[in-house]
Amino acid sequence: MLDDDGKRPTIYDVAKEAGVAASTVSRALARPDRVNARTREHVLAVATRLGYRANPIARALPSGRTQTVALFVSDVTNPHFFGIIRGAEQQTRAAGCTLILGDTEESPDLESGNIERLSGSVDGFVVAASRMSDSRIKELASRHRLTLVSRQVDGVPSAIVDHEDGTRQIIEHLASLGHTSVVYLAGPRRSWLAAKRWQVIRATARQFDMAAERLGPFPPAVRGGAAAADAAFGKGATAAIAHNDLLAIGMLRRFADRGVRVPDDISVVGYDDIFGADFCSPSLTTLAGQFEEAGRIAVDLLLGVRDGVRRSRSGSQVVLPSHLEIRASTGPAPR
Amino acid sequence: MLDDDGKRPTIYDVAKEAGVAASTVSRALARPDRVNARTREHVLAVATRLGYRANPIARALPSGRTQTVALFVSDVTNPHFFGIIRGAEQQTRAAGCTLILGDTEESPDLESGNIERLSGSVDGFVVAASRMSDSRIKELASRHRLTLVSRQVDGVPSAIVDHEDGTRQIIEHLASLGHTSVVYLAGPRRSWLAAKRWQVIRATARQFDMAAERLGPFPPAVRGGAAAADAAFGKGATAAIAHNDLLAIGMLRRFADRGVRVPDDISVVGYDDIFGADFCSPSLTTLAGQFEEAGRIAVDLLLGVRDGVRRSRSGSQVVLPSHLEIRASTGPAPR
DNA sequence: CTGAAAGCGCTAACAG
DNA sequence: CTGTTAGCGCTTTCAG
Repeated sequence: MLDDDGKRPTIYDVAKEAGVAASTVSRALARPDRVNARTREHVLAVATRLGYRANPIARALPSGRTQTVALFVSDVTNPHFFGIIRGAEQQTRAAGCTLILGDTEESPDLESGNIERLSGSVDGFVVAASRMSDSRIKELASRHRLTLVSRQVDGVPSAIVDHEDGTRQIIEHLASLGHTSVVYLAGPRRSWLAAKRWQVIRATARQFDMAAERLGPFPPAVRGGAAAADAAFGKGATAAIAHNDLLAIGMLRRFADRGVRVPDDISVVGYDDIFGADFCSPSLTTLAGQFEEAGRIAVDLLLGVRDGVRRSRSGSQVVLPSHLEIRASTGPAPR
Repeated sequence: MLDDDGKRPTIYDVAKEAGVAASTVSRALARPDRVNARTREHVLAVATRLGYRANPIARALPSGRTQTVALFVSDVTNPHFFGIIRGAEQQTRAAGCTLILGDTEESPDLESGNIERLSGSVDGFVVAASRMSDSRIKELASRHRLTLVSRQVDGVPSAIVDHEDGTRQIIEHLASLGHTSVVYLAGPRRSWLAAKRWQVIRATARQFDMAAERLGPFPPAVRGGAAAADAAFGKGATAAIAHNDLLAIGMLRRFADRGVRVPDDISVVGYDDIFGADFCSPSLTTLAGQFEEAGRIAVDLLLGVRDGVRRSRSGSQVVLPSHLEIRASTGPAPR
């Protein structure tokens, strides 16, 4: 063995051992069809015998491709992202690549900072629930490969779970239970989703002759629930739509502490159907969507594997269906 | 501007523009003290003007250091890992490095396979809740930088949350409630933790004159809870310790469905104090620990920032304290 | 089909 | 203190 000097064997070691040129080894490995079958097999045999493993760094230098994609989420501990993370991880691995995960802590600056920092070590970026402005996203997308999850920006490929029809389902559900007004407990000011949801809630409520009011913003976490619950209760609301399940669960707890009965005194609806939404008490009515699929699609779009359901000059914007998971936190309006 | 040919500027572009040699640029950037203050500032100014950004790949090739660490968890969607992931992410970033996250799907082969695959693109590995055998871990640790979370192996640095004293707290709690026997709903056969927990449960129960029995294994997920609950109930147990909170929560649901009252008919205890343990119904008594800190420490140990609390010839094995979070799922033994 | 040779962008001796 | 000169390991023309 020529190379037990402690370092791992390179193509040169393999080449020398196999009695061929390094470039032949390279080809045998990367473009097997461009090499004589006999030599290819010989080279491959020697490579395995020597325990040769390609150095990904060295391979990335000339080509510029790192076989790596980065996923940024605004908060790794938010269960909302689990499905997205898992889907992205699976699809990345399926494509023979590696996923890098970053937490941007709800900060637009950390998002763009991380993108700049990793540009060069990564083939592309998937940004979930971006807090950046449309213009900043466009600018970054023009200089880097970039796709979005739970966010739509003109010209940038994205995968989102439908919120328009989903929100309509929520309002319809509440209306059918006799509610005549609804409050929306808003998420962060920077959240695109929060803005969108409120738009649709207001528009749809009007169609159903329901009054709609927005309160907040509240931190999209369980701890935000106390203030949200108090605000909703203070307004005398009979139906509350929380920006997400975390907030909704926090509200349920606050209501329980204050002796407010759910759904007898007030109905509560969330978004996302996160882990826990089915076993909190009462179990939470919430809008469920295929977030895992969204993660997968975002990676596909990034890697160019998939063209997108609707492809237009503005890029591929995939919208996944959502459905209302009706549980115990919603009921007839109190009279 | 010399370099708006679409590619990003290199040190050569900066060097030419600044009228110095490339190596001077390299030094000005990496070892500012080895360069005349005047030239350094000039070079730096030119670099910023040109929008120069170091290419991490190119930098990694000669040095072999990628400023990247990989974290493997056995299941990204298991809330147990959230704290660990977050802690590791924070500490990695604090060290100026990047975290790669991998899901090994409870498979020892995927663990070692991924380690081999990423070796070379990564400075080291943190493996959480490894399913590999001690010998395989030792072997890998001898060839790669590697630290462990929630697992101890001789000679390999690790951070775990105490289970010995914690388990004693659980048994003591149950004994004080008058329970005279306990069943342990075991986790996966390959799980080191599952084995350890059972050892300690059995030993401690004996000290308290309690009978102890192990049932299972069960999948450490909510869906495993039904079978676990039925098994525990079938044995006529008055107190059940689940391998983790996921399993415990699944059990609570099954008991609710079957009309078994918790804690009146049976007490349930979990491990980890995951998201949801405080709002399931009844809320879950569980052993809480500083998993975020464990993630941080594992990264520190890997990067050599920290020496470990107990350093021995066998490496640094850090044990973090745990405490019993007593909630509503445990109560006096039925008479 | 295969070999020689020129880089990819940066670091690190080694001279000056 | 700064410039020159080799590489790091692999890919990729370009000849042969």
